[in-house]
Amino acid sequence: MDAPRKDIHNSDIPVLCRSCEARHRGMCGALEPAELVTLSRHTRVVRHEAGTQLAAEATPVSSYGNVMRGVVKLSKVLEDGRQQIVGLQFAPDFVGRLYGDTNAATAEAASDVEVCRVPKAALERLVGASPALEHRLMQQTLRELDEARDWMVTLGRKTAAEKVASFLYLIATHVDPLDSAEGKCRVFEMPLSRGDIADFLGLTIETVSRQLSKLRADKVIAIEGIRRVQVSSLERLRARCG
Amino acid sequence: MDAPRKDIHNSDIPVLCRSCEARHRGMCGALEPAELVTLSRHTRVVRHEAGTQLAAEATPVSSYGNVMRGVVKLSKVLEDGRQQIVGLQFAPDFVGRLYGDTNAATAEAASDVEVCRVPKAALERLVGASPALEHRLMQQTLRELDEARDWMVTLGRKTAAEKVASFLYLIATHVDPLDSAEGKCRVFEMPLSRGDIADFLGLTIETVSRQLSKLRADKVIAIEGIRRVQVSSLERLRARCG
DNA sequence: CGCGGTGTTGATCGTAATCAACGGCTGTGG
DNA sequence: CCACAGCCGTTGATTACGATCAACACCGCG
Repeated sequence: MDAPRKDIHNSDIPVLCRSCEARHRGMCGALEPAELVTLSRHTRVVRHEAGTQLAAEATPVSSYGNVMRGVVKLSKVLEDGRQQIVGLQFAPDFVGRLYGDTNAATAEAASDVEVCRVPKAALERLVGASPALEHRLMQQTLRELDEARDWMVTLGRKTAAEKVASFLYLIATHVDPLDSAEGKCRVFEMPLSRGDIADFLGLTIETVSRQLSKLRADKVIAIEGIRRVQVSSLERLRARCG
Repeated sequence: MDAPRKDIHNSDIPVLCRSCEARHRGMCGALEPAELVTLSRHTRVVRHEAGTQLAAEATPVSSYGNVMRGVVKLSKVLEDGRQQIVGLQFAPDFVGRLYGDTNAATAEAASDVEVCRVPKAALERLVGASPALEHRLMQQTLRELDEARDWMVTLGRKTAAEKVASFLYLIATHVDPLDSAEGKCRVFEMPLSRGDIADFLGLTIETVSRQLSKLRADKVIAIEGIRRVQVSSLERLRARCG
């Protein structure tokens, strides 16, 4: 906004940020080059192998993050161990409960993941100084709330078959496809294990496996290897989502 | 923040707003007296009888609101009519999807309700001008997201008995009790019908009724008339939430 | 080679849905 | 005034869907 900033050259954007998706569709799109420089002094790109934990439920929040690659799952557990996945974050989603002092959910890498880590204090300082950034984060929070509510319908009112179809539809429309074979046919790498899918859908592993087999028998999907999924027609899949 | 505002007298607060809860715990607490005056020129308190609709899913958003009395339920339906309640709003909650062009859910009065209605344009103008207001709304949105995720665990992983106990616990801790008989014993007016409860929990009316009867038989609750509920011990109720 | 981890498939069981009957309350009209 | 319909809630009988228990296939790995 300030006039002197206008002539700052693009090359003043931190190297790390230049090709980062968060700068386009994510949180960092709300930042001025100078703010980006300030922020990037505190950030670090961190890799996490599938299955490793980024943050544990009920522990203090130390940092926030932006998903750059892969899928992060947010889950909650009951005392007796029953588990429910309450959110999936794809690039370039923001991860973490802004202003929270303890994590409301566990965050784990569902697939291999790269996250751009930001210390809590640094981000909160920047958010306080930049209404545009808070606005951007508000937009993402609102979208997450919409998604959570959509999923409540799936959890509460759909059959096992509809749940699995809804899940595949969600993944097919959120992860980037492998070879874009066009013709409405999408092939992708499933980022979640059967156990994760079950925990996301409120089902058991066995039921998920059976429903996937049924979809395969009905030629709605094809499964190559164990993780490679081909959806022949998104429309036919969507028709099974209830 | 501006010095000249400091000496504005309390009596400059609009009459309507003086005793309103939203000014303390709700959205309006983020506003300066002058902003409150501006906003109040556009607001109107509207009463809705139980069962009437405030906004319909998939229709354009015309206004936002603040719940002043009663309970508003947000619900979504599948094409075949299956319904799921995705949120309950109590005083002084904000109602409406900020920045949304169409309503993501239907909003209905669960009980008799009073809502302070704000036209969409007026509120968005004020939000754009007041980062403090957006910040306050962000806080509420984050809280709603937390609640939605908590409820996903209930929907996905709890038994019918645990679901009903969780629901009663939620209500008992959110509506204002009738006669505060103290001694940990809470009496309140159930704002939802059995059908609503079923739609909130992803169960059938019959199952809800049976579980309530069981809780009554086990002396965890007492039901007087049809809507008056007495929880003898919040602790014992909580122990049944899973 | 055996082992643990992951996923599939089959057999049986149990919880909640469905189908059905009935009780209480309210409002309406003879 | 009472008869009756309509709505809401409760309770009982039966059914069905998904959970549980169990066996096995596949794969990478020591």
